[in-house]
Amino acid sequence: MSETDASGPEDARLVALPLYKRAEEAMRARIADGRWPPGARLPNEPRLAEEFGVSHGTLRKALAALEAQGLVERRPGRGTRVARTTDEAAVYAFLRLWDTGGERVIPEPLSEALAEDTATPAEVEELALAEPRVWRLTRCRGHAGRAVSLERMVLPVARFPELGAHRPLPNSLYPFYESAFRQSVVAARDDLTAEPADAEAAAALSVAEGAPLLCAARVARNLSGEPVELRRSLYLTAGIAYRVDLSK
Amino acid sequence: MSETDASGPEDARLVALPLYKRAEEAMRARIADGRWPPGARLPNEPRLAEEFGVSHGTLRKALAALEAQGLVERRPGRGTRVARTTDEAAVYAFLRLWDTGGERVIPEPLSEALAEDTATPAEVEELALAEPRVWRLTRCRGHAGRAVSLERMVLPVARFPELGAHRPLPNSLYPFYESAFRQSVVAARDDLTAEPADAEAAAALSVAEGAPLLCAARVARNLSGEPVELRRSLYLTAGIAYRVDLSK
DNA sequence: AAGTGGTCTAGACCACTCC
DNA sequence: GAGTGGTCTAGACCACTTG
Repeated sequence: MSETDASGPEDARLVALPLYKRAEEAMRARIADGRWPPGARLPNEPRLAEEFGVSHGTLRKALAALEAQGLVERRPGRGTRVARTTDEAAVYAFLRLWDTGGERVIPEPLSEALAEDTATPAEVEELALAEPRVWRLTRCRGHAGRAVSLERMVLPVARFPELGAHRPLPNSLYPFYESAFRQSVVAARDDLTAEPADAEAAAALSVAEGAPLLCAARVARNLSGEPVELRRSLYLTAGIAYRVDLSK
Repeated sequence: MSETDASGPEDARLVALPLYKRAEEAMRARIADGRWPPGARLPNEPRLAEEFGVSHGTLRKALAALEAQGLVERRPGRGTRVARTTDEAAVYAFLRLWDTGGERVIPEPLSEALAEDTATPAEVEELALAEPRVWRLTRCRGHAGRAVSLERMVLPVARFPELGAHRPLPNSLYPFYESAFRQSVVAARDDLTAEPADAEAAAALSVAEGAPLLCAARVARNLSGEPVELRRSLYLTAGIAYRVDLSK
């Protein structure tokens, strides 16, 4: 009852995990820690099934879950690969702007400023920083001939060591984070509010001070759930909206 | 080559649908048209498999898809039922307000006004109306002692025949739509913008005219994709935010 | 105890991709 | 033609709920 009874109260949940879930978590861990980097090809299904000691069907259930989460891409005849964060994928998942005509809006960079700084206590906590050095990136982007967004990003210097060497930064940042710093963003949370334009935003977006702007305060996270980027975007929602699809 | 070749170019897509997808669509249709109303218990898996002429595993794959979409609820030992739109489910899926303390915000009704009216041409199109009579429901809701939202709903009289008989309306409208009018909302699209408060909103929310408000313009749809409700919510985002979770 | 859904297996066959 | 993922089956066994 001491050594043989392995199902103690602590690991009862782990023992109870079904095989397909264990295989899924094992593969997710390989992607998260870089053993299977973006673009890497996975062994084929029979090999994976043998490796994890499960049947074909069970292994496929685990892979289906990873595919549904956008972590791997599967194609008949071609195999299974770890999904790269492409421009298209990043825009699709993380840029929610649409114009009144029903077309997606992808603003183009107008200006950017980058500086190293010390994080505020709130930023240290939100980014779970061991070391308070951060980059502050401010970017203004435009669409259809006018400035529509002013974005202020905060990035840990520890995760993005030589960010200043890559300027000007590409329009789509998340694919760049992945390819240049091995920092993949797979999830984000936006808290949306309406805010009056401050002096800097009013100047950048050519509106009066106090004009209503849509503010999106974001925490972007990697596969391990660690915060990678803070972002505060101010949008001039004239002919543009932040679109959210809700469903059961 | 004439009658035997059933795979003509028109129905090639239909013929190619895998069995699990066909079973899924067949069951979805039964839910959508009311043959399996909310709360109804489905036949057990062996019966359904036999009815659709597929194996246990194939039938389960179809049911798993419906469960993932929130259309059915399954419990070991209890069976499979068509999901009801409960208050909890509706709040979880369609009310995205959180306070700065990280708690969900569920505003309480302060006042409501209901009137029958003729839809504007834009509303006729957005609601796909055959007949332009609509209800206009205006509701003010509050939280923590102050008014935080002013909502204007537009509902087709044809779908909600005796809406006026149910006043005062319950706080959570979507479960009420389902139980009182058999109108289930399973998806919605919110277009978010920042707007200056007009005179009515300023009075209702106790802010100055022109103060920034978060505006959510919504189209809510049923299982068949038909528009059921238009809604324009104005939120006073002081200590409150509209939260959006994004992921690959 | 009976009935339900949940897991897992072993194997067959198909469609697609690439050489 | 060889290799890949996608579909489908038949059956076994388990865990949970209800009477």
